[in-house]
Amino acid sequence: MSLTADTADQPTLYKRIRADIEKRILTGEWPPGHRIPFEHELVARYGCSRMTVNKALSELAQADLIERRRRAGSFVRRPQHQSAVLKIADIRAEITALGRAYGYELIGRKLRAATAADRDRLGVKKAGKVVAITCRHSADNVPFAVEDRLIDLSSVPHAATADFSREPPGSWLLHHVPWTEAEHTISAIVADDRTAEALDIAVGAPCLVIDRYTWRSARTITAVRLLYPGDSHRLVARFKGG
Amino acid sequence: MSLTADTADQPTLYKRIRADIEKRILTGEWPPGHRIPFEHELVARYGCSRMTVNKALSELAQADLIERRRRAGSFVRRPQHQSAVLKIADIRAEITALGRAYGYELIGRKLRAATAADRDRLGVKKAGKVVAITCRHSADNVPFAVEDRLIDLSSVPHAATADFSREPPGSWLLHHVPWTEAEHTISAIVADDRTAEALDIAVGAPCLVIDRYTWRSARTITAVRLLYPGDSHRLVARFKGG
DNA sequence: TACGATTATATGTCTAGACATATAAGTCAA
DNA sequence: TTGACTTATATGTCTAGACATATAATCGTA
Repeated sequence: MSLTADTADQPTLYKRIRADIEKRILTGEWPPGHRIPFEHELVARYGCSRMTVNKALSELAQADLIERRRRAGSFVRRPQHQSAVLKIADIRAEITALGRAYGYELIGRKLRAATAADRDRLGVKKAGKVVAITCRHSADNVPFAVEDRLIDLSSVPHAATADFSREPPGSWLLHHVPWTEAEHTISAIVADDRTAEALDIAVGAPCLVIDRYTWRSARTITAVRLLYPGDSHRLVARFKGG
Repeated sequence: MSLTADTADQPTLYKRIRADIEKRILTGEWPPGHRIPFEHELVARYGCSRMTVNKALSELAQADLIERRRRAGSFVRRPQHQSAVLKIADIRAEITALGRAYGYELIGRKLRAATAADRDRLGVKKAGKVVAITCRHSADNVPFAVEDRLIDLSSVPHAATADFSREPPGSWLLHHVPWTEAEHTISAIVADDRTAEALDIAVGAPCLVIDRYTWRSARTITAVRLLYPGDSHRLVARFKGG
Protein backbone atom coordinates (compact mmCIF):
# COMPACT_ATOMS: atom_id res chain seq x y z
CA MET A 1 0.00 0.00 0.00
CA SER A 2 1.10 3.54 -0.60
CA LEU A 3 1.79 5.61 2.43
CA THR A 4 2.31 8.85 0.61
CA ALA A 5 -0.27 10.51 -1.58
CA ASP A 6 0.09 10.00 -5.31
CA THR A 7 0.04 13.62 -6.33
CA ALA A 8 0.94 15.60 -3.24
CA ASP A 9 -0.01 16.08 0.37
CA GLN A 10 -3.11 18.00 -0.60
CA PRO A 11 -4.94 17.38 2.68
CA THR A 12 -2.99 17.86 5.84
CA LEU A 13 -1.08 14.94 7.23
CA TYR A 14 -3.32 14.15 10.17
CA LYS A 15 -6.34 14.16 7.89
CA ARG A 16 -4.63 11.72 5.58
CA ILE A 17 -3.81 9.43 8.49
CA ARG A 18 -7.40 9.63 9.67
CA ALA A 19 -8.73 8.92 6.18
CA ASP A 20 -6.34 5.99 5.72
CA ILE A 21 -7.52 4.33 8.89
CA GLU A 22 -11.14 5.14 8.24
CA LYS A 23 -10.93 3.52 4.84
CA ARG A 24 -9.54 0.30 6.28
CA ILE A 25 -12.36 0.19 8.81
CA LEU A 26 -15.06 0.93 6.27
CA THR A 27 -13.89 -1.70 3.84
CA GLY A 28 -13.74 -4.31 6.54
CA GLU A 29 -9.97 -4.78 6.20
CA TRP A 30 -9.81 -3.94 9.90
CA PRO A 31 -12.95 -5.54 11.34
CA PRO A 32 -14.60 -4.64 14.65
CA GLY A 33 -12.35 -5.58 17.52
CA HIS A 34 -9.19 -5.28 15.45
CA ARG A 35 -6.38 -3.49 17.19
CA ILE A 36 -5.09 -0.67 15.06
CA PRO A 37 -1.36 0.08 15.14
CA PHE A 38 0.01 1.77 18.24
CA GLU A 39 0.70 5.44 18.03
CA HIS A 40 4.45 4.89 17.96
CA GLU A 41 4.03 2.49 15.05
CA LEU A 42 2.01 5.04 13.11
CA VAL A 43 4.64 7.65 13.97
CA ALA A 44 7.26 5.42 12.36
CA ARG A 45 5.04 4.60 9.40
CA TYR A 46 4.12 8.18 8.55
CA GLY A 47 7.35 9.76 9.73
CA CYS A 48 5.69 12.36 11.89
CA SER A 49 5.42 13.29 15.53
CA ARG A 50 3.12 11.55 17.97
CA MET A 51 0.90 14.61 18.39
CA THR A 52 -0.05 14.32 14.73
CA VAL A 53 -1.18 10.71 14.85
CA ASN A 54 -2.78 11.42 18.22
CA LYS A 55 -4.94 14.07 16.65
CA ALA A 56 -6.05 11.69 13.91
CA LEU A 57 -6.87 8.93 16.39
CA SER A 58 -8.63 11.30 18.77
CA GLU A 59 -10.98 12.40 16.03
CA LEU A 60 -11.71 8.81 15.06
CA ALA A 61 -12.47 8.08 18.70
CA GLN A 62 -14.76 11.08 18.88
CA ALA A 63 -16.60 9.78 15.84
CA ASP A 64 -17.01 6.42 17.63
CA LEU A 65 -15.17 4.59 14.90
CA ILE A 66 -12.49 3.40 17.29
CA GLU A 67 -12.21 2.94 21.00
CA ARG A 68 -9.03 3.91 22.84
CA ARG A 69 -7.93 1.97 25.88
CA ARG A 70 -4.94 2.92 28.00
CA ARG A 71 -2.12 0.49 27.92
CA ALA A 72 -4.10 -1.77 25.59
CA GLY A 73 -4.27 0.22 22.37
CA SER A 74 -6.97 1.44 19.99
CA PHE A 75 -9.64 -0.88 18.66
CA VAL A 76 -12.17 -0.77 15.85
CA ARG A 77 -15.64 -0.43 17.26
CA ARG A 78 -18.65 -2.34 16.07
CA PRO A 79 -20.89 -0.21 13.88
CA GLN A 80 -23.61 1.49 15.83
CA HIS A 81 -26.50 1.75 13.46
CA GLN A 82 -28.67 2.99 16.25
CA SER A 83 -27.10 6.39 16.25
CA ALA A 84 -28.30 8.58 13.45
CA VAL A 85 -28.52 12.29 12.96
CA LEU A 86 -32.10 13.32 12.78
CA LYS A 87 -32.65 16.70 11.25
CA ILE A 88 -35.72 18.33 12.63
CA ALA A 89 -35.73 21.60 10.76
CA ASP A 90 -37.53 24.74 11.71
CA ILE A 91 -40.89 24.32 10.00
CA ARG A 92 -40.69 27.54 8.10
CA ALA A 93 -37.23 26.67 6.80
CA GLU A 94 -38.40 23.20 5.91
CA ILE A 95 -41.29 24.46 3.85
CA THR A 96 -39.42 27.22 2.06
CA ALA A 97 -36.62 24.75 1.32
CA LEU A 98 -39.19 22.70 -0.55
CA GLY A 99 -39.94 25.72 -2.68
CA ARG A 100 -43.43 26.08 -1.26
CA ALA A 101 -45.14 29.12 0.22
CA TYR A 102 -45.08 29.20 3.98
CA GLY A 103 -48.20 30.17 5.83
CA TYR A 104 -48.76 30.72 9.54
CA GLU A 105 -51.91 31.13 11.53
CA LEU A 106 -52.35 31.70 15.25
CA ILE A 107 -55.32 29.70 16.46
CA GLY A 108 -55.25 30.43 20.16
CA ARG A 109 -53.16 32.05 22.86
CA LYS A 110 -53.77 31.96 26.58
CA LEU A 111 -51.81 33.34 29.49
CA ARG A 112 -52.60 31.50 32.71
CA ALA A 113 -51.28 30.24 36.00
CA ALA A 114 -49.83 26.80 35.40
CA THR A 115 -52.33 24.03 35.98
CA ALA A 116 -51.29 20.65 37.32
CA ALA A 117 -51.34 19.33 33.76
CA ASP A 118 -49.13 22.23 32.59
CA ARG A 119 -46.60 21.59 35.34
CA ASP A 120 -46.56 17.93 34.51
CA ARG A 121 -45.99 18.64 30.83
CA LEU A 122 -43.21 21.11 31.53
CA GLY A 123 -41.64 18.89 34.15
CA VAL A 124 -41.62 21.58 36.84
CA LYS A 125 -42.83 21.39 40.40
CA LYS A 126 -43.42 25.00 41.34
CA ALA A 127 -46.42 26.83 40.08
CA GLY A 128 -45.97 29.85 37.84
CA LYS A 129 -47.38 31.50 34.78
CA VAL A 130 -47.38 29.96 31.34
CA VAL A 131 -48.42 30.85 27.83
CA ALA A 132 -50.31 28.23 25.86
CA ILE A 133 -50.25 28.66 22.11
CA THR A 134 -51.99 26.75 19.37
CA CYS A 135 -51.12 27.50 15.79
CA ARG A 136 -50.99 26.03 12.33
CA HIS A 137 -48.30 25.96 9.66
CA SER A 138 -49.21 25.53 6.04
CA ALA A 139 -47.43 24.98 2.73
CA ASP A 140 -49.04 26.45 -0.37
CA ASN A 141 -52.17 27.00 1.73
CA VAL A 142 -52.39 23.29 2.57
CA PRO A 143 -52.19 22.47 6.29
CA PHE A 144 -48.72 21.17 7.05
CA ALA A 145 -48.64 20.81 10.81
CA VAL A 146 -50.48 21.96 13.90
CA GLU A 147 -48.50 23.12 16.89
CA ASP A 148 -49.55 23.04 20.52
CA ARG A 149 -47.05 24.81 22.74
CA LEU A 150 -46.51 25.74 26.35
CA ILE A 151 -43.91 28.33 27.37
CA ASP A 152 -42.72 28.63 30.95
CA LEU A 153 -42.86 32.34 31.75
CA SER A 154 -40.67 31.99 34.81
CA SER A 155 -37.87 31.06 32.39
CA VAL A 156 -38.89 33.33 29.51
CA PRO A 157 -40.81 36.27 31.03
CA HIS A 158 -40.47 38.23 27.82
CA ALA A 159 -42.74 35.76 26.04
CA ALA A 160 -45.75 37.16 27.90
CA THR A 161 -45.80 40.27 25.76
CA ALA A 162 -44.47 38.80 22.53
CA ASP A 163 -46.72 39.06 19.49
CA PHE A 164 -47.30 35.55 18.18
CA SER A 165 -49.97 36.54 15.71
CA ARG A 166 -47.38 36.97 12.96
CA GLU A 167 -44.24 35.27 14.12
CA PRO A 168 -44.35 31.56 15.00
CA PRO A 169 -43.38 30.96 18.64
CA GLY A 170 -40.61 28.57 17.56
CA SER A 171 -38.86 31.26 15.55
CA TRP A 172 -39.39 33.82 18.28
CA LEU A 173 -37.85 31.58 20.92
CA LEU A 174 -34.91 30.78 18.67
CA HIS A 175 -34.04 34.46 18.55
CA HIS A 176 -34.80 35.41 22.14
CA VAL A 177 -33.52 32.53 24.23
CA PRO A 178 -29.85 31.56 24.59
CA TRP A 179 -28.51 28.18 23.69
CA THR A 180 -30.75 25.31 24.73
CA GLU A 181 -30.92 21.58 24.90
CA ALA A 182 -33.84 19.60 23.58
CA GLU A 183 -35.35 16.17 23.62
CA HIS A 184 -37.64 14.90 20.91
CA THR A 185 -40.10 12.07 21.22
CA ILE A 186 -41.65 10.68 18.09
CA SER A 187 -44.80 8.62 18.04
CA ALA A 188 -47.89 7.95 15.96
CA ILE A 189 -51.56 8.57 16.66
CA VAL A 190 -54.77 8.69 14.69
CA ALA A 191 -56.47 12.01 14.18
CA ASP A 192 -59.28 12.92 16.53
CA ASP A 193 -62.04 15.37 15.55
CA ARG A 194 -60.13 18.48 16.44
CA THR A 195 -56.88 17.38 14.80
CA ALA A 196 -58.67 16.17 11.68
CA GLU A 197 -60.31 19.54 11.27
CA ALA A 198 -57.11 21.52 11.84
CA LEU A 199 -55.11 19.43 9.38
CA ASP A 200 -57.98 18.98 6.94
CA ILE A 201 -57.69 15.21 6.99
CA ALA A 202 -60.11 12.42 7.84
CA VAL A 203 -60.85 11.41 11.40
CA GLY A 204 -58.84 8.25 12.04
CA ALA A 205 -56.09 9.16 9.58
CA PRO A 206 -52.53 8.51 10.80
CA CYS A 207 -50.53 11.38 12.27
CA LEU A 208 -46.86 11.65 13.09
CA VAL A 209 -46.26 13.28 16.45
CA ILE A 210 -43.16 15.11 17.58
CA ASP A 211 -43.03 16.12 21.22
CA ARG A 212 -40.16 18.46 21.86
CA TYR A 213 -39.10 19.44 25.32
CA THR A 214 -36.58 22.28 25.55
CA TRP A 215 -34.57 23.43 28.51
CA ARG A 216 -31.41 25.31 29.40
CA SER A 217 -29.23 24.32 32.32
CA ALA A 218 -31.96 22.31 34.01
CA ARG A 219 -34.42 25.13 33.50
CA THR A 220 -37.52 24.37 31.46
CA ILE A 221 -38.26 26.69 28.59
CA THR A 222 -40.95 25.17 26.43
CA ALA A 223 -42.81 22.01 25.57
CA VAL A 224 -44.32 21.62 22.14
CA ARG A 225 -46.34 19.00 20.31
CA LEU A 226 -46.29 19.00 16.54
CA LEU A 227 -48.82 16.96 14.58
CA TYR A 228 -48.19 16.10 10.94
CA PRO A 229 -50.35 14.18 8.50
CA GLY A 230 -48.67 10.76 8.65
CA ASP A 231 -48.99 9.87 5.03
CA SER A 232 -47.47 13.01 3.63
CA HIS A 233 -44.75 13.91 6.10
CA ARG A 234 -41.42 12.17 6.43
CA LEU A 235 -38.64 12.50 8.92
CA VAL A 236 -35.28 11.57 7.52
CA ALA A 237 -32.41 10.58 9.73
CA ARG A 238 -29.08 9.79 8.24
CA PHE A 239 -26.39 7.80 9.90
CA LYS A 240 -23.50 9.94 10.97
CA GLY A 241 -20.93 10.85 8.39
CA GLY A 242 -23.33 11.36 5.52
CA MET B 1 -14.73 35.22 38.08
CA SER B 2 -12.45 32.41 39.14
CA LEU B 3 -10.13 31.02 36.59
CA THR B 4 -8.90 28.18 38.69
CA ALA B 5 -11.11 25.43 40.05
CA ASP B 6 -12.23 25.73 43.65
CA THR B 7 -10.96 22.39 44.85
CA ALA B 8 -8.29 21.34 42.39
CA ASP B 9 -7.71 20.84 38.70
CA GLN B 10 -9.80 17.70 38.72
CA PRO B 11 -10.52 17.77 35.00
CA THR B 12 -7.67 18.44 32.67
CA LEU B 13 -6.92 22.00 31.73
CA TYR B 14 -8.22 21.94 28.18
CA LYS B 15 -11.47 20.42 29.41
CA ARG B 16 -11.84 23.18 31.97
CA ILE B 17 -11.25 25.81 29.30
CA ARG B 18 -13.81 24.13 27.08
CA ALA B 19 -16.32 23.93 29.94
CA ASP B 20 -15.75 27.56 30.89
CA ILE B 21 -16.49 28.77 27.39
CA GLU B 22 -19.39 26.39 26.95
CA LYS B 23 -20.96 27.69 30.13
CA ARG B 24 -20.76 31.28 28.96
CA ILE B 25 -22.42 30.32 25.69
CA LEU B 26 -25.14 28.27 27.34
CA THR B 27 -26.07 30.96 29.81
CA GLY B 28 -26.27 33.55 27.08
CA GLU B 29 -23.44 35.60 28.53
CA TRP B 30 -21.82 35.21 25.12
CA PRO B 31 -24.74 35.32 22.68
CA PRO B 32 -24.72 34.05 19.09
CA GLY B 33 -22.36 36.11 16.99
CA HIS B 34 -20.19 37.09 19.94
CA ARG B 35 -16.49 36.86 19.28
CA ILE B 36 -14.83 34.76 21.93
CA PRO B 37 -11.32 35.75 23.06
CA PHE B 38 -8.46 35.09 20.68
CA GLU B 39 -6.29 32.10 21.35
CA HIS B 40 -3.42 34.26 22.54
CA GLU B 41 -5.74 35.99 25.00
CA LEU B 42 -6.89 32.68 26.41
CA VAL B 43 -3.27 31.57 26.58
CA ALA B 44 -2.55 34.60 28.75
CA ARG B 45 -5.69 34.12 30.82
CA TYR B 46 -5.11 30.46 31.60
CA GLY B 47 -1.36 30.56 31.59
CA CYS B 48 -0.93 27.64 29.22
CA SER B 49 0.37 27.00 25.74
CA ARG B 50 -1.59 27.71 22.60
CA MET B 51 -1.95 24.02 21.75
CA THR B 52 -4.01 23.57 24.89
CA VAL B 53 -6.54 26.31 24.17
CA ASN B 54 -6.51 25.24 20.54
CA LYS B 55 -7.65 21.78 21.55
CA ALA B 56 -10.48 23.21 23.63
CA LEU B 57 -11.63 25.49 20.82
CA SER B 58 -11.33 22.78 18.20
CA GLU B 59 -13.67 20.55 20.16
CA LEU B 60 -16.17 23.36 20.59
CA ALA B 61 -16.01 23.95 16.85
CA GLN B 62 -16.57 20.26 16.19
CA ALA B 63 -19.63 20.40 18.43
CA ASP B 64 -20.92 23.33 16.35
CA LEU B 65 -21.02 25.60 19.37
CA ILE B 66 -18.55 28.00 17.82
CA GLU B 67 -17.37 28.82 14.35
CA ARG B 68 -13.73 29.53 13.66
CA ARG B 69 -12.67 31.97 10.97
CA ARG B 70 -9.09 32.58 9.97
CA ARG B 71 -7.80 35.99 10.78
CA ALA B 72 -11.20 36.99 12.18
CA GLY B 73 -11.50 34.89 15.33
CA SER B 74 -13.96 32.41 16.81
CA PHE B 75 -17.65 33.20 17.09
CA VAL B 76 -20.60 31.76 18.97
CA ARG B 77 -22.97 30.02 16.62
CA ARG B 78 -26.73 30.25 16.71
CA PRO B 79 -28.35 27.16 18.26
CA GLN B 80 -29.38 24.60 15.73
CA HIS B 81 -32.36 22.86 17.21
CA GLN B 82 -32.96 21.00 14.03
CA SER B 83 -30.05 18.68 14.55
CA ALA B 84 -30.67 16.00 17.12
CA VAL B 85 -29.20 12.60 17.73
CA LEU B 86 -31.78 9.94 17.19
CA LYS B 87 -30.98 6.65 18.80
CA ILE B 88 -32.47 3.79 16.90
CA ALA B 89 -31.29 0.85 18.94
CA ASP B 90 -31.02 -2.72 17.86
CA ILE B 91 -34.44 -4.09 18.77
CA ARG B 92 -33.08 -6.90 20.88
CA ALA B 93 -30.86 -4.51 22.83
CA GLU B 94 -33.73 -2.09 23.22
CA ILE B 95 -36.02 -4.73 24.70
CA THR B 96 -33.47 -6.30 27.01
CA ALA B 97 -32.47 -2.81 28.16
CA LEU B 98 -36.05 -2.36 29.32
CA GLY B 99 -35.68 -5.49 31.42
CA ARG B 100 -38.14 -7.44 29.31
CA ALA B 101 -37.83 -10.85 27.72
CA TYR B 102 -36.89 -10.69 24.06
CA GLY B 103 -38.67 -12.98 21.65
CA TYR B 104 -38.05 -13.54 17.96
CA GLU B 105 -40.07 -15.34 15.36
CA LEU B 106 -39.35 -15.86 11.68
CA ILE B 107 -42.55 -15.50 9.73
CA GLY B 108 -41.33 -15.92 6.20
CA ARG B 109 -38.15 -16.18 4.14
CA LYS B 110 -37.88 -16.23 0.37
CA LEU B 111 -34.92 -16.32 -1.94
CA ARG B 112 -35.73 -14.97 -5.37
CA ALA B 113 -34.51 -13.06 -8.38
CA ALA B 114 -35.09 -9.38 -7.72
CA THR B 115 -38.42 -8.16 -9.03
CA ALA B 116 -38.87 -4.64 -10.34
CA ALA B 117 -40.35 -3.69 -6.96
CA ASP B 118 -37.36 -5.20 -5.15
CA ARG B 119 -34.90 -3.28 -7.29
CA ASP B 120 -36.82 -0.10 -6.73
CA ARG B 121 -36.84 -0.62 -3.00
CA LEU B 122 -33.12 -1.37 -2.88
CA GLY B 123 -32.31 1.45 -5.25
CA VAL B 124 -30.37 -0.75 -7.66
CA LYS B 125 -30.70 -0.99 -11.41
CA LYS B 126 -29.21 -4.39 -12.21
CA ALA B 127 -31.14 -7.53 -11.54
CA GLY B 128 -29.80 -10.03 -9.02
CA LYS B 129 -30.87 -12.31 -6.26
CA VAL B 130 -32.39 -11.11 -3.03
CA VAL B 131 -33.63 -12.60 0.24
CA ALA B 132 -36.94 -11.34 1.55
CA ILE B 133 -37.53 -11.85 5.25
CA THR B 134 -40.53 -11.17 7.42
CA CYS B 135 -40.22 -11.58 11.15
CA ARG B 136 -41.59 -10.42 14.45
CA HIS B 137 -39.94 -9.16 17.61
CA SER B 138 -41.73 -9.41 20.93
CA ALA B 139 -41.22 -8.23 24.49
CA ASP B 140 -42.55 -10.44 27.27
CA ASN B 141 -44.44 -12.35 24.58
CA VAL B 142 -46.24 -9.20 23.45
CA PRO B 143 -45.65 -8.21 19.82
CA PHE B 144 -43.19 -5.33 19.74
CA ALA B 145 -42.46 -4.80 16.08
CA VAL B 146 -42.78 -6.54 12.74
CA GLU B 147 -39.89 -6.42 10.33
CA ASP B 148 -40.02 -6.69 6.57
CA ARG B 149 -36.56 -6.90 5.07
CA LEU B 150 -34.83 -7.27 1.73
CA ILE B 151 -31.16 -8.21 1.49
CA ASP B 152 -29.19 -7.72 -1.70
CA LEU B 153 -27.33 -10.98 -2.26
CA SER B 154 -24.95 -9.45 -4.77
CA SER B 155 -23.58 -7.39 -1.86
CA VAL B 156 -23.99 -10.00 0.86
CA PRO B 157 -23.85 -13.42 -0.83
CA HIS B 158 -23.33 -15.13 2.50
CA ALA B 159 -26.85 -14.17 3.56
CA ALA B 160 -28.29 -16.78 1.18
CA THR B 161 -27.30 -19.61 3.47
CA ALA B 162 -27.62 -17.87 6.81
CA ASP B 163 -30.07 -19.32 9.29
CA PHE B 164 -32.56 -16.62 10.18
CA SER B 165 -34.88 -18.92 12.09
CA ARG B 166 -33.12 -18.15 15.34
CA GLU B 167 -31.04 -15.06 14.79
CA PRO B 168 -32.73 -11.85 13.65
CA PRO B 169 -31.40 -10.67 10.28
CA GLY B 170 -30.49 -7.31 11.78
CA SER B 171 -28.16 -8.89 14.31
CA TRP B 172 -26.73 -11.25 11.71
CA LEU B 173 -25.92 -8.39 9.35
CA LEU B 174 -24.38 -6.39 12.15
CA HIS B 175 -21.89 -9.18 12.71
CA HIS B 176 -21.20 -10.15 9.11
CA VAL B 177 -21.05 -6.90 7.18
CA PRO B 178 -18.38 -4.23 7.62
CA TRP B 179 -19.14 -0.68 8.56
CA THR B 180 -22.11 0.76 6.76
CA GLU B 181 -24.03 3.94 6.27
CA ALA B 182 -27.77 4.16 6.74
CA GLU B 183 -30.70 6.41 6.14
CA HIS B 184 -33.86 6.25 8.18
CA THR B 185 -37.26 7.54 7.18
CA ILE B 186 -39.93 7.82 9.83
CA SER B 187 -43.60 8.07 9.07
CA ALA B 188 -46.99 7.03 10.40
CA ILE B 189 -49.64 4.72 8.96
CA VAL B 190 -52.72 2.96 10.21
CA ALA B 191 -52.65 -0.81 10.57
CA ASP B 192 -54.06 -2.83 7.71
CA ASP B 193 -55.41 -6.36 8.23
CA ARG B 194 -52.09 -8.11 7.96
CA THR B 195 -50.24 -5.65 10.21
CA ALA B 196 -53.00 -5.63 12.78
CA GLU B 197 -52.86 -9.39 13.04
CA ALA B 198 -49.07 -9.50 13.29
CA LEU B 199 -48.92 -6.83 16.00
CA ASP B 200 -52.10 -7.98 17.72
CA ILE B 201 -53.69 -4.55 17.50
CA ALA B 202 -56.91 -3.27 15.99
CA VAL B 203 -57.24 -2.56 12.29
CA GLY B 204 -56.95 1.21 11.91
CA ALA B 205 -54.71 1.61 14.95
CA PRO B 206 -51.75 3.99 14.46
CA CYS B 207 -48.34 2.55 13.64
CA LEU B 208 -44.95 4.15 13.64
CA VAL B 209 -42.90 3.20 10.59
CA ILE B 210 -39.14 3.19 10.26
CA ASP B 211 -37.74 2.56 6.83
CA ARG B 212 -34.02 1.98 6.97
CA TYR B 213 -31.87 1.78 3.90
CA THR B 214 -28.32 0.58 4.45
CA TRP B 215 -25.36 0.68 2.12
CA ARG B 216 -21.58 0.65 2.09
CA SER B 217 -19.54 2.72 -0.32
CA ALA B 218 -22.44 3.23 -2.72
CA ARG B 219 -23.28 -0.46 -2.57
CA THR B 220 -26.73 -1.43 -1.34
CA ILE B 221 -26.89 -3.93 1.46
CA THR B 222 -30.40 -4.06 2.83
CA ALA B 223 -33.70 -2.25 3.05
CA VAL B 224 -35.93 -2.83 6.04
CA ARG B 225 -39.32 -1.61 7.19
CA LEU B 226 -40.10 -1.77 10.88
CA LEU B 227 -43.66 -1.35 12.11
CA TYR B 228 -44.36 -0.48 15.74
CA PRO B 229 -47.66 0.01 17.51
CA GLY B 230 -47.86 3.81 17.51
CA ASP B 231 -49.37 4.27 20.91
CA SER B 232 -46.85 2.19 22.81
CA HIS B 233 -43.58 2.85 21.04
CA ARG B 234 -41.52 6.00 21.32
CA LEU B 235 -38.48 7.20 19.50
CA VAL B 236 -36.39 9.57 21.55
CA ALA B 237 -33.96 11.98 19.96
CA ARG B 238 -31.88 14.21 22.12
CA PHE B 239 -30.19 17.37 21.01
CA LYS B 240 -26.45 16.94 20.81
CA GLY B 241 -24.45 17.41 23.93
CA GLY B 242 -26.79 15.58 26.23
C1' DT C 1 -15.26 56.74 -5.14
C1' DA C 2 -14.00 52.25 -6.53
C1' DC C 3 -10.76 48.82 -7.12
C1' DG C 4 -6.42 46.32 -6.90
C1' DA C 5 -2.19 45.34 -4.31
C1' DT C 6 -0.05 44.90 0.14
C1' DT C 7 0.26 43.85 4.94
C1' DA C 8 -0.93 42.24 9.37
C1' DT C 9 -2.83 38.67 12.03
C1' DA C 10 -5.61 34.72 13.89
C1' DT C 11 -6.15 30.26 13.00
C1' DG C 12 -4.26 25.54 11.12
C1' DT C 13 -0.90 22.37 11.42
C1' DC C 14 3.29 20.37 13.11
C1' DT C 15 7.58 19.15 16.05
C1' DA C 16 10.43 16.89 19.60
C1' DG C 17 10.40 16.50 23.47
C1' DA C 18 8.08 15.76 28.72
C1' DC C 19 5.50 13.84 32.71
C1' DA C 20 1.03 11.73 34.30
C1' DT C 21 -1.93 7.84 34.65
C1' DA C 22 -4.64 3.89 33.94
C1' DT C 23 -4.13 -0.81 33.32
C1' DA C 24 -2.60 -5.32 31.10
C1' DA C 25 0.56 -8.52 32.32
C1' DG C 26 3.73 -10.61 35.06
C1' DT C 27 5.38 -12.03 39.87
C1' DC C 28 5.02 -13.99 44.16
C1' DA C 29 2.99 -15.54 48.33
C1' DA C 30 -1.03 -17.75 50.76
C1' DT D 1 -5.84 -21.63 42.30
C1' DT D 2 -6.41 -17.31 43.98
C1' DG D 3 -5.37 -12.82 45.47
C1' DA D 4 -2.18 -8.98 46.31
C1' DC D 5 1.70 -6.55 44.66
C1' DT D 6 4.82 -4.76 41.08
C1' DT D 7 6.14 -3.40 36.54
C1' DA D 8 5.90 -2.18 31.84
C1' DT D 9 3.60 0.42 28.50
C1' DA D 10 0.09 2.87 25.57
C1' DT D 11 -2.58 6.56 25.86
C1' DG D 12 -3.68 11.44 27.87
C1' DT D 13 -2.16 15.79 28.39
C1' DC D 14 1.00 19.54 27.95
C1' DT D 15 4.99 22.75 26.39
C1' DA D 16 7.49 26.31 23.75
C1' DG D 17 8.48 26.97 20.02
C1' DA D 18 7.83 26.95 14.26
C1' DC D 19 6.01 27.81 9.56
C1' DA D 20 1.79 27.85 6.52
C1' DT D 21 -2.31 30.08 4.97
C1' DA D 22 -6.54 32.40 4.50
C1' DT D 23 -8.35 36.80 4.89
C1' DA D 24 -9.65 41.37 7.19
C1' DA D 25 -7.79 45.72 7.02
C1' DT D 26 -5.04 49.13 5.08
C1' DC D 27 -3.05 51.74 1.54
C1' DG D 28 -2.33 53.45 -3.00
C1' DT D 29 -3.97 54.41 -7.41
C1' DA D 30 -7.11 55.22 -11.31
